[in-house]
Amino acid sequence: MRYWLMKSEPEVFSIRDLAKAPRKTTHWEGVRNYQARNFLRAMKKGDRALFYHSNAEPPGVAGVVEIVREAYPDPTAWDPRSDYHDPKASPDNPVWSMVDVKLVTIFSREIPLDELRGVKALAGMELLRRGSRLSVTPVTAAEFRTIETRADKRA
DNA sequence: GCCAACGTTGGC
DNA sequence: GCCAACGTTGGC
Repeated sequence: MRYWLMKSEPEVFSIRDLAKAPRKTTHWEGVRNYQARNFLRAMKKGDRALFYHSNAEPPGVAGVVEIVREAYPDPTAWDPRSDYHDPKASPDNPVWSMVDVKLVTIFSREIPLDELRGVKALAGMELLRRGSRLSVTPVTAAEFRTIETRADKRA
C-alpha cells in the first residue's frame, strides 16, 4: 500500500464536507495537472492519503482518507458548465481522471504547514519544497506515520 | 523544439 | 491582494 497527500481548498471542499457526504465518500474531481493526474492513476484501492487544506487560514493537514475506487474518467472535464471544463476532453477521450476517497479520520487538531516545516523527519516532503504546487503527491510511509502521530500531540 | 507570454496555485 | 514559482500555449 502507498501513501499520498491530496490538497483541497476548504472553501470549495473541506474535510467537514467529506464527513457530511453520503457514505463519507466523494469523487476527487477537477485535477487538471498531468503529473498530479498520473499520481491519481497510480493509486490503489486501500491506499491512504493525507487530506490537506490549501488556501486556508492556516493551511495544514486535516485528516486521513482512503482510496475506495481507483482512477476512472472525470466527467466534469467535458461538461461545459463545470469550472473544471477542458475543451480537449470528451467521453471518447476523457484526458482527466479521478478517484473516490472515503473519510478515515479527522485529526483532533489540524497540523499547520509552518509546524510541518519545523519537523526534521519531514524535511524531504514534496509539500514543503519551495514552489511546490502539485495537488496530489506521494508521501513516504515514514512521513505519513510522522504526521499521523503528531496529530495526537500538542503543537 | 524553443521560448516569451500568459494563466494558475497557494503561501503570505 | 501580491507575487514567486510553476505549467501551458502558441508563434515562429
